[in-house]
Amino acid sequence: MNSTRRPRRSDTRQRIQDVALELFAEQGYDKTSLREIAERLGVTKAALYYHFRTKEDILIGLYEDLTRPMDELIAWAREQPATLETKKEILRRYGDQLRDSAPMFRFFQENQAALRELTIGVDVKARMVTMGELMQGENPSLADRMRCLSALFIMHAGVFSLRHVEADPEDKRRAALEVAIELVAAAHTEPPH
Amino acid sequence: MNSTRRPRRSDTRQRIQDVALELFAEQGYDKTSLREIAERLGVTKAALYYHFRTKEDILIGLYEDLTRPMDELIAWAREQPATLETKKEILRRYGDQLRDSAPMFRFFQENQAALRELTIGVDVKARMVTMGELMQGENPSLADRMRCLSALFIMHAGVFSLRHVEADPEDKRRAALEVAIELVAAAHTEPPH
Amino acid sequence: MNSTRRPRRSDTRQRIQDVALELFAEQGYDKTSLREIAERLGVTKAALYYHFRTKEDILIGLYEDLTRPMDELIAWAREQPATLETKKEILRRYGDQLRDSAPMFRFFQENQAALRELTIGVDVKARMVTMGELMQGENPSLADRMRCLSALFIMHAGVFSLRHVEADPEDKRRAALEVAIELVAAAHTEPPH
Amino acid sequence: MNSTRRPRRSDTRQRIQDVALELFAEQGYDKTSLREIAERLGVTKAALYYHFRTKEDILIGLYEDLTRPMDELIAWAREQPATLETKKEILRRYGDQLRDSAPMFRFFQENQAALRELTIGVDVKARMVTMGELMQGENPSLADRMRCLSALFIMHAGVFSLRHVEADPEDKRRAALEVAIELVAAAHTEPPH
DNA sequence: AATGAATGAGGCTTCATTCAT
DNA sequence: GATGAATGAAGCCTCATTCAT
Repeated sequence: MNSTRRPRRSDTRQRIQDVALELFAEQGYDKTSLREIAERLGVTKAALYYHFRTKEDILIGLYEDLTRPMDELIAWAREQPATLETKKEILRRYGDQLRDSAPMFRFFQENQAALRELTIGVDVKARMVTMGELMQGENPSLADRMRCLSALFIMHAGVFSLRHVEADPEDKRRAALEVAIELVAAAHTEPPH
Repeated sequence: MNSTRRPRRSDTRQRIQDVALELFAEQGYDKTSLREIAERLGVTKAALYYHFRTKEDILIGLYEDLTRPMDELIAWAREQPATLETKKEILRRYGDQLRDSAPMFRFFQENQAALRELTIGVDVKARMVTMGELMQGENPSLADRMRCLSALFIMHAGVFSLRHVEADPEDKRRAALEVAIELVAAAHTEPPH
Repeated sequence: MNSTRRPRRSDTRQRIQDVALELFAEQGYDKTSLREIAERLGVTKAALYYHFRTKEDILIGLYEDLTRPMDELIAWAREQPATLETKKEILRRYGDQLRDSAPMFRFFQENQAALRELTIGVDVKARMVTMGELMQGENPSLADRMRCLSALFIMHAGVFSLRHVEADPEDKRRAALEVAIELVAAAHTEPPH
Repeated sequence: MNSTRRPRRSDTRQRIQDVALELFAEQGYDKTSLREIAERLGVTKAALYYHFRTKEDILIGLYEDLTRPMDELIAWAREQPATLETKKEILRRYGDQLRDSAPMFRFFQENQAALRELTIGVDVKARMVTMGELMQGENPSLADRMRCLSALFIMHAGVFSLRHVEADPEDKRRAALEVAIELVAAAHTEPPH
């Protein structure tokens, strides 16, 4: 009887971020104006500036929401033994993130050019590369590197690029995971113990 | 008489397209203004309008340069028997296109959001999907569809996403092709004769 | 009981005025925003509105601090006989004010255009003119009027415009006073007794 | 039958500068918006941007118009022998400039604070100081420096600060020149030949 | 005595586009 | 084959100010 009362401690900030993501994902970052965001929210543009210093700042908030879990996953992965089972688990967890933050992932993927020149280095791909490396063994061949990186790309494809395929999203996700695991397994060599 | 029969559409037209691609790829479509293009070319903005009706028209020219070979490859592929050898050849040819038009591919990949709302449907991905389908057998499983589509993604990755890997670009390309073929092969079943 | 009888208008009020003067003098009136003042003070903008009705009100406070002593000096001067000794004393006292309120004088001098259209007539120059007149004799020649007015300008110059001259500020002030007195003396004719 | 035909080679550029000076002088630089300038000219804001890159650029044009003659005068003065007659001539010429560019001088004087932070160092006062130095002898006393600098201030005062005095502007100018010459003469010592 | 949240007005600037020459 | 001049729409952002708490 408090938490749902009325706009608490800036519920607005969150709403701005939600609407922004929605529009950014729909139309692209550059094509989305603050006017639109404000209108859809029923506030004035100036209100946005009370909560965020710039348009870019809104984006940065979203970016951090996306990369925080990725970075946590990376940190966790670094502490695990480089077994195949670990790698599978990484892929599984990555798949979960992908599912939970699909619109955000899609947005960052489709707006790479628009985001490149931002003051903060928005670089989701760098994290994918890092993750790919976590799945390689020692001195991997070029082909193995490709396999590991591709495993991740495939999982993205499973969520975004099979939209035209009529099938249960969960099934697609699982199929992607399956292929990804195949690839990582092919590149795997048991670490020296 | 010139090297080509009809008075080839002025040289400037081509130069505009070249510079435009350069800038579009560098900074993104939305962030690149006609002023910039004109400046880098040493002409006025108005001059651009002599050669192209709109900014979008410049893009369309580029789009056609990219899709013409793709469409030709697709047409060719449709006429071939669906053997594994055919599929390998498709991948090889696709790889060549990817190499020859790398900046263009990259541009369309990184600007998906910006291009989505254009009056012409700029849809490179649709062609990738079509190509993926050409590599599937009859009634493919979800996983096989994934494999075939991913084969193509991997080839992109080989050109664009391994920039951080110090290695000969040709080697990377070959490694990508190798993995792509693996995937397509895994999904392949000899067609009924 | 406090050091002053009535509960002195809160300390914050004074601090606002101090900070405002500092910033107004540094950057100009128009370029200084209430946000900046509030930030440097560590309070919110809204707090300023508890103490002042408008931005202009802050300025008016400063203006009064500046003109009160000037007006007192003018009033005092009017009651004295128009002897040369009186005039010297006026210059001396004016010099003291100039020294004690240097930032304020400078601010009003450098922001004349910005302050011109304010609802209260901010007119420091009018007071200088009045003072200049107090130093003229009866029916002064144009040149004598110039001399008297200039005497005052020179004293300003002694404080503000010789910043590039490395010398003790007090010395500069004294030199300015000396020249000012010369000028007033040159314009002086002993009043009829 | 050509020079007065119709808007020649960008007559507009000059008109923008004229109107801008008018408004800048009237209301101050900060308070004058490009909208106002455009409106008074009967063009759109965007038209201003065809002729000037920024608002500041308009100002810089005016600034250069003001300082070019000052710098020429300074250069000329440096080549003359430092006789009293030379100094008088400098003051005379300075007076002419002051008369011819009165609005501009006034504007830069009354907007010092607003102009201080511009990217180009708008510094008219520095030139006055330089001129003052040209009128000093060797090793001038502080008081003599004051006299020479003040001579220039007085001439400004003669043009701007005696507006309340009903008298022919030319007479005022002459009176100011007279007093200025007095001061410079008092500071003068014949240079060693 | 002061804050958090918001507004309306308006600022400067950039853009794609047009058109007479 | 191209320029010079201009426009209308829109963008991001900042400001002084208000008001409920």
